[in-house]
Amino acid sequence: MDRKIATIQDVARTAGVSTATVSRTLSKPSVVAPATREAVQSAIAETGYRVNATASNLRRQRTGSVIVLVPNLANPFFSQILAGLSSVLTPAQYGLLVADTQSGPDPDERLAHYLTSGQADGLILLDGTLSPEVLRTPGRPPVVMACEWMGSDLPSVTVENARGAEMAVDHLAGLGHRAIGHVTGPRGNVLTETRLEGFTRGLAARGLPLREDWVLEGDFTMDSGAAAARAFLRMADRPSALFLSSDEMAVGFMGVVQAAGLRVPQDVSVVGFDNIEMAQHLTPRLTTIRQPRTRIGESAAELLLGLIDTAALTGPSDVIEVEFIARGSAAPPPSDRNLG
Amino acid sequence: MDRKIATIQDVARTAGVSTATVSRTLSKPSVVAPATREAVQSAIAETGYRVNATASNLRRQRTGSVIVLVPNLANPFFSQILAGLSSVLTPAQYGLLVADTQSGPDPDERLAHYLTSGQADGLILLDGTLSPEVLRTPGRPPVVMACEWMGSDLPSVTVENARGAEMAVDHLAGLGHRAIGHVTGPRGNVLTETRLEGFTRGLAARGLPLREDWVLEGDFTMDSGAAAARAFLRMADRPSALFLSSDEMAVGFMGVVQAAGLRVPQDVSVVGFDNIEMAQHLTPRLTTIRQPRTRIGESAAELLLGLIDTAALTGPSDVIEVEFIARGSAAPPPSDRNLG
DNA sequence: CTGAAAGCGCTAACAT
DNA sequence: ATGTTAGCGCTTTCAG
Repeated sequence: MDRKIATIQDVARTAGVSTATVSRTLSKPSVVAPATREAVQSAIAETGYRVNATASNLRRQRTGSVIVLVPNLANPFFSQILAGLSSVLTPAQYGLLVADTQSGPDPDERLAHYLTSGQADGLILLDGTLSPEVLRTPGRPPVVMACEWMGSDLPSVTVENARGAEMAVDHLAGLGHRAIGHVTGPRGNVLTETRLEGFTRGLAARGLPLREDWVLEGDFTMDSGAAAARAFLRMADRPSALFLSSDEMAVGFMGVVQAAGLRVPQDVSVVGFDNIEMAQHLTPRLTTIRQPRTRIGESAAELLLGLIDTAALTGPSDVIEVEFIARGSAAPPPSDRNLG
Repeated sequence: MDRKIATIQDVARTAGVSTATVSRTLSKPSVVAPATREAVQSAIAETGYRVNATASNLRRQRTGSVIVLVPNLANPFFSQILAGLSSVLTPAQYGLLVADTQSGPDPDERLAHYLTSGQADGLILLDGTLSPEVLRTPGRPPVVMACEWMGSDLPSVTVENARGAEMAVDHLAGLGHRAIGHVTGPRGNVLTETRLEGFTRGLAARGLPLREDWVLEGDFTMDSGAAAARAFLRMADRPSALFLSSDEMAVGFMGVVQAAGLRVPQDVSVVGFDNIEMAQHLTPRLTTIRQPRTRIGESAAELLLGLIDTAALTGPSDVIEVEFIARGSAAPPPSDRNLG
């Protein structure tokens, strides 16, 4: 019973047909006669045959899988994107190979490796720090960026980062804040820069000043948000509200600020970016910008499948909308309440 | 320049040797003469040759990849495990295919599919709810469980869940608590049951009563922790401390309880399980049990590679130690302070 | 130390 | 509607 795994030959033999017929029964059942089709199917059932994907792929000159290059797999930020990718690739019969770019020494080299390794029919890059030149590989598979990447004309899925930042400023300004600070991601990062740009534009639109000393650099982590809070607490002249470029930083920020005896939002208003699950469980609940990460993954996978199907290296891009979510961490500034 | 991708034939031709020699140069360089070796190497460089993994795999009767079955990819719980897996599989030249079990209709069928699909040299299961019978597939690849699974003798990587729960109780009892409640995960889940068992044992060891009405059912999510908090608030006779089976639930719990005006730990002590990154950024910082998830992934990958290398279906298992982390969310009960 | 040759299991022309 | 056949690109005996 548990002999070796059956091959297409075994099925052909037991069904009394040729291997071609077995293959056809599997791929285009309509072109084989009903009688033979049934014979083949029962032979398949009898032998427990499963097609050998490797052989099939070799013959068809494809791999049946897609590689997603993640900068840092340990970062939960990416899990929802992976879920989105998986939800469209699996039904389309593609495997999802994940690779961590930054675990090795040279991320660019890793990218080059996967680009030329022929291990996948397409790549999805979540890492915006890779150098564009690597993509000049001849005969490379199609690539979709699932994040912003300056100076690249690859098909991509991006989020309205600048607009989200503007919405945050707008909300705070609408509440009466005129002294608004910002905690950025790491400088040079595309998300950082686009959100900073939106922040700046939002201030300008409301005629508010951009105070350089109120713009603190973080790196999207809770730790850096906590550090920003300590810097904030040391300021002689503090902003009444802060927009932080990630919810994680907002969590770290609020933790330190509350530990120091300040109240959010009574003493300082806080707006984050992302709408991580935790945002609605904090005290106070975090006002933030939602970016639908599952959607990012789905869209990236759809774009890539489009490229693969049409054997193209370029194609449409997609921009994912963000949504402002007002919760309890932003309120009118203290001065307004005093006046009231 | 950007002709088609070079094959081993092209390299053989430009180097003036046979394909066998090219293959040997790549796999066992020591057995080819230095002169030929160099000729082959420069031919490889010249042609930009990359071995076709599919063809190689077909010939060698392997796939070069490992499938990890994740119950829910969107759950960030798994991202660190994936990082651990990747960090050992990648250097070992194995691809990491991820598949979401619960996205489709029938998880068991998905497992059966991957077990027989021949798409991987081994499987890693993170889903403890799959039925053991599926594993009776003849000719299946080796499987490692990276979570507890009742009634299975597969090689596995498990965490000292019961012991972690005992440590939590012990800490609370040591602080003077005699009224300790528990919020479980979903009943039937192995993590839930083992932690509940540890909780019960811990109480017994300290001679404390197990009050059924102080044991609330959750499902590991923040939402369920919040729900547990509402139930807690409605209690006429409340425990002075709670051990929650996940940090997420502790976050949800503390949010609601604090919003209701109770102070943690002054009015109620809280201990979680996991040590998620956020634990140290909460106010107060969360006392919890650390389970090293990256280590779980690394260990699972190592065990699986061992099985693959020895062509075995059974092998050693690994138990990962947990660590108690005392922070600010647990303190002596109010009664003790009154007495003090 | 190197080459010739036989497939791995499958698919897709091309015949019939 | 079905069978025959020629590989996909590679590794690995087996000879030399």
